Amino acid sequence: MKFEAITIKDIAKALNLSVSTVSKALHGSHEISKETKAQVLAYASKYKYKPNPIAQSLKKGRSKSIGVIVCNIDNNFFSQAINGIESVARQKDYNVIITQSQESYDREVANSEHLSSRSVDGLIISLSAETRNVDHLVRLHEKGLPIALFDRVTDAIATHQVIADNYKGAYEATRHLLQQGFRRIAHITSSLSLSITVERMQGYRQALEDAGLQPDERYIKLCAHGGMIQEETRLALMQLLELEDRPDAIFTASDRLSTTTLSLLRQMYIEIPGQIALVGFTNSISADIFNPALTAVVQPALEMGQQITELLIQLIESKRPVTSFQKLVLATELKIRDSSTRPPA
Amino acid sequence: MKFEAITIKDIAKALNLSVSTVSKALHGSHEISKETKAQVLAYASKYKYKPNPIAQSLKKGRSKSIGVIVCNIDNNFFSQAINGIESVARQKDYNVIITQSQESYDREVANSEHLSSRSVDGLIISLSAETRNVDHLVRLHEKGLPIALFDRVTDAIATHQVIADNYKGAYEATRHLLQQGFRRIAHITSSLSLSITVERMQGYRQALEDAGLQPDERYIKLCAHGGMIQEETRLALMQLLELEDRPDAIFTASDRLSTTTLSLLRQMYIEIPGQIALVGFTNSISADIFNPALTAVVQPALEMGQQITELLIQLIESKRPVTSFQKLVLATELKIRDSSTRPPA
DNA sequence: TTGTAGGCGTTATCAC
DNA sequence: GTGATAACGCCTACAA
Repeated sequence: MKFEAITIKDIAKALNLSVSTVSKALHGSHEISKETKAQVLAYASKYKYKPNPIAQSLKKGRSKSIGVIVCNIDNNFFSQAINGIESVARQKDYNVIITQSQESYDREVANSEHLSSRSVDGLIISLSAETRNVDHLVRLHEKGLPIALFDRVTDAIATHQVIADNYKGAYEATRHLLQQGFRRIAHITSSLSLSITVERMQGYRQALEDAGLQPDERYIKLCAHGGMIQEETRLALMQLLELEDRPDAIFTASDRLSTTTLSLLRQMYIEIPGQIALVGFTNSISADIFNPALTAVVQPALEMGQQITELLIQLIESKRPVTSFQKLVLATELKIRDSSTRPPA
Repeated sequence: MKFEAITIKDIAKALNLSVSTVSKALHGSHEISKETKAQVLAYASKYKYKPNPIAQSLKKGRSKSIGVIVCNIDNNFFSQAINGIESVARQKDYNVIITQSQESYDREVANSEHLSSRSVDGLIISLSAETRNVDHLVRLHEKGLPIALFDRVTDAIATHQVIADNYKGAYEATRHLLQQGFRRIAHITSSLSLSITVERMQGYRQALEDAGLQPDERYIKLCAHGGMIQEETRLALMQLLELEDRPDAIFTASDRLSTTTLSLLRQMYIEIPGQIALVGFTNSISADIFNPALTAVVQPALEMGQQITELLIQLIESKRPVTSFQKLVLATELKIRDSSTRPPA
């Protein structure tokens, strides 16, 4: 099976012109006569001529496409962000190639190299939970591939970044729990190698300290796989529940961790928020119909996707080397629902 | 900014060989001496030579990539299906380019043409809710572009299909409601132009008839946008609730419709299943933590994605024209939870 | 105003 | 065994 399309050469032959004349005519060059142009354009549209993007890429060294690496599509935060990326890319006539690292360092490396060799014009990436070392990206970046970071970022690459205000989002979530009267607030989060983990934990700690509480390390649990492995989350949760001073609230730091924790607590018949309150970072569109409705720190995922794409395309299309970079920090929104609301005593 | 990679030509120059020798050496041709081969391979790996896929595409007329069109990524069914597509594609060394139609016919047409002109080797598509006419696909298909259909399919294109057993899934869901004692079972579904809508409605009707009930047309509501527009779903639901014989159960036919309906019922403080029971097609990974836990018809999304990709790649790589096509129908699973369980009288 | 020629990186054919 | 050449489809100096 072979897919055949009409080429410039075909047009040239049919019209008894040279390929360059046709090419110029198609580009509306001023050096081509009106008649010839009209003739070529008519023929082209009649036979639905479309320039072969592969050939164009080879010629121009640009593919009009951008690569995206996220840990997992099956997650409302990232699917929403991708919607944002797609919308801007489409509007600027770029293709989007989406790949998933599944939180694996190896797959992140493989994907980045694969994409760069596929001649994407730029890369948008949110780092995997396993990634400790970004040499693979630095290497590509130094070779001239524009890279833009969002969500899980690193300062090891001098480039644009778009993140949510993780610190503040976590601070507000924790403060909210404190205001509701909870005191033993646990924190379940991802790998400390992730920027979001660090920032969210800082917000959590600071809120406690500002309330005159000393963060208790026993209440902080790291799940290296960010909730992708349920057993890991279960273990963390069990350890919390077995503590002498069992937490009266949990603040979960990511989408998967939030839903998994909620699910596990339900399976154990633990009342929320009666026995344990819950607040989590999540962009689930269904948080309001969870049982209980989940208090959520919501990130402006769509906007984050849009912004980072604008910035990347700016990098790609910049004539001269860009030396000053932006770090956009977008506000999160705390949606207070039942899971964190202290029931009347 | 320009991204430069090492080419065959560079290797040839450095080693004082011709490009053809280098090319053959890299491909392990038997006509090249062991020494030369070793030399070339060493140099290539030292400088991390990677063949330029763009050039290969141009040369071979294949891009080793497949295009995907789904209505929306931000939906567990499709994100899971895409995971399946990706896993098989990766394993067979194909790239996946994902696009979204957002249930719009125009965008579906634009995407399909864009992808085909981007020289994807094949197309996997689940039709948009607006699509009534598939000439755009027929055209591409006739020109020789391999196309495979999943989920929302059409028989207007002679090719492989992978779908869930929508009829049976719907039948079982409805029968389950009947067994629980519900009698006035409403059905909220998508556009009748979609194969899934028709099949699921048939299952629904048949289950009613098999129980000796006459399907009541007032109980059947179509949402042309498949739940993407909340207002549309709200309207449908309101009309049901205002009926004289208000339904005592609702069977929703898609992911979005299910979550939206649940959310709306909750907003109206209607008890589920007390006042109205609910069963829906959904692949939400959170259905068990909904309030109430949602009885769900779950599709084998991952497997569907894998199967359709296998079939597409088979088409792509087939030497001779394929004339016999498969229609794979995979079983759904009914997960019974609280939302449909008759409370003790 | 139009045409020729060369090249983007790779591969395949054919000659040496 | 190795190399020269043409070709994939497009673009663009440079000639004519």
